[in-house]
Amino acid sequence: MTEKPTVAARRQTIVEAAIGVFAQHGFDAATTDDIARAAGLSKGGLYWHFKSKDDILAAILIQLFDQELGVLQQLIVDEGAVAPRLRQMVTHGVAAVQQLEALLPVMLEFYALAARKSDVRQFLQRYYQRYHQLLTQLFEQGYARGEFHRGTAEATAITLIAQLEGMGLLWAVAPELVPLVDRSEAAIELLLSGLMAERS
Amino acid sequence: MTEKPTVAARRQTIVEAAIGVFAQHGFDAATTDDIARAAGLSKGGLYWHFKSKDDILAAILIQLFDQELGVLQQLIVDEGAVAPRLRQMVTHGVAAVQQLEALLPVMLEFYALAARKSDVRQFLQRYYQRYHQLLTQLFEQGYARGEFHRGTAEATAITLIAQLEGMGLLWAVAPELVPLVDRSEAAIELLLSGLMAERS
Amino acid sequence: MTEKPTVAARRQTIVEAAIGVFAQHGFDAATTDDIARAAGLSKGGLYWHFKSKDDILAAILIQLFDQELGVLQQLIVDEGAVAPRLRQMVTHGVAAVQQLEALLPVMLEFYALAARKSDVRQFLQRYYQRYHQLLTQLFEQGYARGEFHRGTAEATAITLIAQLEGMGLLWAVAPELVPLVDRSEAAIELLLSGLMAERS
Amino acid sequence: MTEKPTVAARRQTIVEAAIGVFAQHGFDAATTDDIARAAGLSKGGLYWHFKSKDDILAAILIQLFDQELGVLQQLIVDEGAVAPRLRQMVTHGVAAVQQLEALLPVMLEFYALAARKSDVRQFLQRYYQRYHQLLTQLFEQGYARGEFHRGTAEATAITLIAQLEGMGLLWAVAPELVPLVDRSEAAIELLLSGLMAERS
DNA sequence: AATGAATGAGGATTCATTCAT
DNA sequence: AATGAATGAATCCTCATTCAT
Repeated sequence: MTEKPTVAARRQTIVEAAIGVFAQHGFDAATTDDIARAAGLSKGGLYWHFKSKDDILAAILIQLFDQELGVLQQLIVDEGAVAPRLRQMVTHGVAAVQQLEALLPVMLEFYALAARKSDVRQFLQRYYQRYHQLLTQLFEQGYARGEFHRGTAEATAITLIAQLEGMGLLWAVAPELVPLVDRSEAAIELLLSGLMAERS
Repeated sequence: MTEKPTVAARRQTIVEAAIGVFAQHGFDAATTDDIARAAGLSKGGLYWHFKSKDDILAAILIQLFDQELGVLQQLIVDEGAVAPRLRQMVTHGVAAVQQLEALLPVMLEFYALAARKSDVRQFLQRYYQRYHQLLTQLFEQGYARGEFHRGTAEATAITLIAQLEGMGLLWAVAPELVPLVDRSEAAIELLLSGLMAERS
Repeated sequence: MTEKPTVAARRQTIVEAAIGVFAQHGFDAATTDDIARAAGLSKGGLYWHFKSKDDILAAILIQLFDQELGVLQQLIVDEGAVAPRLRQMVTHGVAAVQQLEALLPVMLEFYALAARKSDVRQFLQRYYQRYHQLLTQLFEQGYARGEFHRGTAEATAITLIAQLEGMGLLWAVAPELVPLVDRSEAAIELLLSGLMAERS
Repeated sequence: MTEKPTVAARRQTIVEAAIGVFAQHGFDAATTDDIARAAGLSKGGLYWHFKSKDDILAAILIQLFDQELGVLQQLIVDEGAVAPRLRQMVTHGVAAVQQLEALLPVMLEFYALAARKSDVRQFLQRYYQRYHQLLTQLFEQGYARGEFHRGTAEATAITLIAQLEGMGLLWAVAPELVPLVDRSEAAIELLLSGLMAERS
């Protein structure tokens, strides 16, 4: 029955193949040949679907980051105490990272790429801005509800983002140092207890 | 007067030139020609001092990371309360990052490289291990002195490393989002107030 | 009408071009650029068909030597006196050498290469072994028929091979010294008269 | 006591080192660095003694070939039957080859080089001319004395040279095929018996 | 006499991209 | 939609040669 794949499906196949290849070799060192082979078509075929290597990269970026904010968006509309929602968010994030372990190197690759490809940089910056906005809103609820006492929503949001990204970075580079689950949860607890401490 | 540079000075010149070039183009995309030109040398001369592009990379790695633990080492032998020493460390780190702004992309490049060059990976892992050990010792003093109450030295050390690395990462990718000074200090304050909060 | 050349034809074109280039410059000094140009192809195109310079060399070797034993094989199955068959073989060999004059330097190149490339060496050794085997069989017929009296088939075969190879070598290096036809024939006559002389 | 070596001795050291290096790598692939290292001095030092790589090659050529005709020259002035003198010459040649086994690849290298370096070619041609002249004189004595009946001195000289060179070539390329001593002697005997056979 | 550092012209090979089919 | 063959620019590295010391 193997249906003839649709064009969209083909694109997706290629994107997935490319993620794997970029993870293994890095963007520069990955060859279009590698990608084509991994996707099961010829180089010519590849270029029918994407007009350049950079174009493939863009598709990956969008796929990888653009949908990741959904969870956060949901958490904001939820009601009630903020602390448990943050815990939830971290738990979810950890699960995602563990599931997408293979993608960590690709992420690192993007960060590095951001330094020299302005479109990648812009993309990431926009992503972090939205991420920050959303998280700020969430923290604002916490301060409004009297749950948190120290700092500002904006600053705390940055702190949390940095904490999570840093954890991901460490995990990618030195995984044996970071039993991800425990530490991330320890980190958020520490953060929360800081936030909730009475102003001195 | 232009003294004939010593061999060591030549190497250092090259290393510095290479840092700049890698920062601008990334390791893969940087050419040996770029480096030679930046160092004011012919390509052949470059290869007299280093036997490959990777060899230059290694020299940078060592220089960049291997000496960075000195400050921390000093802080450990100091006496008295731990909290101010941590604040000092962060302040120092922030200053260093700001000064070496140009190096951030190089760092990112290393993280990405770590995913695919095992020698780079090993090097970074060893660095983080030592970093973690030292920081753990420092925190232990805090717990021993009754300054901190929550968490364990080991876990807290990881948390702080992740926080700082994450801040650096964010700054590298989206600097306008992270007024580095304020945020890092806010972050450490939050951490400290969490640590110092009475066990509930 | 210029038909699109088949892949095999392309390879053959390249091999022939390479023979010419190696003859002129020697293997080491010949550049892939030279070969590509001589074959009417881009360097990239060259590498589509062969995966390295050595790979081209191998193709030449096979082509040049592997088919050269055909004549000899035929002579062995023929019937009748051996002496005229040997004369035939020499005549044929001389004709071949004269026709392929341009190849002599390539041959010399192979001999030199044999000293340092073990695969070339092995190839040539196998070639000489088969050559020797076949020629030995032919001489055995001569001894069996009572045509020859002195020496053994094996030793005489070596003698003849050396004689012919030596003649070729001399011709390649000092052609004006060796009017090839006459001398080779004189040589084989001398050999034959020695072989046929009564045991003293 | 290790005396400071004279300039001439230094040159000789270098020549010998170069012979070894050329034998191992071939002329093109051998680097001046290899030679300098083998000779125990720096590249700069090398260039003090020889003005180019080709210059070293020339020195080797002269050393290797130019003195080899001495034996032959002696044999010509000797008196008496020619056959034993020829046997002597072959015996001597075989001994020399066995002793200088390491040089065979260098010789092959020269033959190959002759195809593309006109000075090498000229050198070899002159060598073979003298070789041929001397041998022709020797054979003429044999014909004059009534020892030989077939062929002409000139042609026979070529035949013998080719035979010996061919044997050397075979030995260099496929040594296990050519127990040098026996075969060379068998060859010369065959040649002699051919020469001495009565005209039919 | 000799050295170590430097030069700069290649050379083999790779690779993103194109295009006729 | 897809292929295979081809392009040609770019890249890392090597090496004969030079030269200040």
